Amino acid sequence: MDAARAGRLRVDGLADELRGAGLRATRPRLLVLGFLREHHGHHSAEEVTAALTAAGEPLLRGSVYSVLGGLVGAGLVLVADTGPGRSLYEASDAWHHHFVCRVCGAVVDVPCVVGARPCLEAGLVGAEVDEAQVIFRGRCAACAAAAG
Amino acid sequence: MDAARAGRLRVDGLADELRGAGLRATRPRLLVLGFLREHHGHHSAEEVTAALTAAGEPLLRGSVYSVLGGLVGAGLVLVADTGPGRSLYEASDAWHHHFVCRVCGAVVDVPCVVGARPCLEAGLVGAEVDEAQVIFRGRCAACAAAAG
DNA sequence: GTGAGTGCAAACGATTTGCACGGTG
DNA sequence: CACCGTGCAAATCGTTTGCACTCAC
Repeated sequence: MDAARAGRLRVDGLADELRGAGLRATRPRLLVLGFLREHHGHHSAEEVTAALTAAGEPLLRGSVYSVLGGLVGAGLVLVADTGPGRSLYEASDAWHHHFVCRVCGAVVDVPCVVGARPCLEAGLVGAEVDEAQVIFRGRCAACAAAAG
Repeated sequence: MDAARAGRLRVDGLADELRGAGLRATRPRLLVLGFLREHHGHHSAEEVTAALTAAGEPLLRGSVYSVLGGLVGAGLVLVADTGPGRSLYEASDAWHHHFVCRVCGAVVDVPCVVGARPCLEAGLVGAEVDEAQVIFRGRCAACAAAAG
């Protein structure tokens, strides 16, 4: 769409989604959420900032962090801590795990096949678990092949 | 080479363990590993530094990070990223998961009942997985009870 | 003796904070 | 109109780095 190019990214139903989640439909939130919806994958706060700024929608890093924090809190965006100072954000419907390659740093989605309940029931009594984040680490297929 | 030289902390067989792992048995390493062995639970680098310094064994933060990194690499210490800039270290034999309370920040060990293999086989082909880190988040039993 | 490992301080990068303004509801 | 959320820059925090020296082997 030409509208998207002129600085107005795909934002159609996003405003209602935000309001439905209890958040005001502000421009930064629409931009960030729209960006994550359009660009599937994992993005750092820095990446989001740079991409939107490059798209003619300058946002400050501080604001992006604030916006992302709000979206995560509202459940519209998922965050994965793939290491110290490496928070990656993504807009996804289904929760999944992440594999991080030690060599190239690539982050790969891993569908969740086994629920975490068995472990939880064994170890936690009376706790309310909102979320389970699973990070696998190792060498990805490409790096393993390259290393022999 | 007298093993009793490292002072009041329990250091008995630690030197041999370090050497067995391919690391030199230096004083900082003995102190850090000894501390983690004596104080079961999860400790930040800052905590380790403060505790050893308070015990009359001053170590620099930089050195502690270096030592911890070495111990983790040697497999003598486990590290859990419980959030951005929240690396917690512990000396433990068996790998386990972690539950982090959103309210009080408490970190609870969760025994590992189900292996992660099912998810991996579904999502990753050709990759070599060294490690799986699982972080549960929610409200711990105490905080859930306190909140009603 | 030799090199790994440490002490040390300073750099670094990710994330957070405080306050005043602007836009949303 | 009231208030939430943003712009902005600077502060904060955990972690890493570079170099000279020391100690374990």
